[in-house]
Amino acid sequence: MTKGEDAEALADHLHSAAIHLLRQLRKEDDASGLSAPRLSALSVVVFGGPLTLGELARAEQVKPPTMTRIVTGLEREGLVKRKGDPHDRRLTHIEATSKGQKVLTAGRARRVKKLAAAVSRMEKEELAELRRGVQLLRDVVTSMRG
Amino acid sequence: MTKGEDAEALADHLHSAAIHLLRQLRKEDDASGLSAPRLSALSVVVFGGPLTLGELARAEQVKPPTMTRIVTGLEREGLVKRKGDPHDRRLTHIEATSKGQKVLTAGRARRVKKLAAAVSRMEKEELAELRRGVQLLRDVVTSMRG
DNA sequence: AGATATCGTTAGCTGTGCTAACGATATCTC
DNA sequence: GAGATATCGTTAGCACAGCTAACGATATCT
Repeated sequence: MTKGEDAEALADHLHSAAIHLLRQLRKEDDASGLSAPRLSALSVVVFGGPLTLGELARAEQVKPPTMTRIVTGLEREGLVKRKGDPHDRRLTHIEATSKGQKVLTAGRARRVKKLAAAVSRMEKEELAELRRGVQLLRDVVTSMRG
Repeated sequence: MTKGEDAEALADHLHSAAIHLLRQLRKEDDASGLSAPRLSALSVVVFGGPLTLGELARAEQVKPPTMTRIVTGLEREGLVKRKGDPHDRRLTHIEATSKGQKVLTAGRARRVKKLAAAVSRMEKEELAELRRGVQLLRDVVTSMRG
């Protein structure tokens, strides 16, 4: 196998694995009534503290109009709150409600449970390798953004 | 960090990485005018030979009505053809056109190019680790489906 | 003060995913 | 064989995500 074919196969496998992984995880996430983009945005808000809508859009690699609707959906569910900025009234700060934190935690628990079931069959060393691979994957994705 | 928190973090990172990876790759795939689901379905048809709409829907983990529209889109672009079955006229067989094969190949090349750029900055050993991680990821996803 | 830039929203488009319901065809049962 | 039942793909109708273009409100620069 040449180096080129190797990279091609890696790209293909990565693409396919990502698609199918998300489809599987979405089934669990559905139990919380939240779509993947909403869950992802909520996660950023919960762990990344309050931030403006534009910052959130950039963090999620999405255009502002898309984020407006995601936030509107989250707000309607009572998971997030919009707050005006006293110093710059064009800005809208988004922060998580306590319900939002609870829902996110519950969703994580569900996902972890499913993933844990799949992972429990792995050898300890394989698990470490997977963890390492995920870390590298994150680096790759980050470098693609730059 | 406890073992539980560790698994939780891994699940979260995987989830997030998969979402962001797909968003990045979709930008390249857009150049071919094909969305991720269409590209994925086309890939199955090209490499998996002719198959019925229902089989394709199952392979892509999607309900038949969804696949009907994906195939309709692909057919309108001339990438795929519907063929009736002489023995069972309820069935519709889907097969790739030569244009479909070309477009898929071109899309792969684009994706690989982008991924290769991100990966070329990695050490040779890191690349091997990533490859190993992707293999494990595929195993995990497969075991989740079962 | 007036021009310019920035932020978030609205409007309108395409596409993906679902369920429910339907027509056409096969198959099973009597 | 005829009628009930099952299967396959499609259509209709809903919710959501993604985009661009255009706008109003507010800040900032000249």
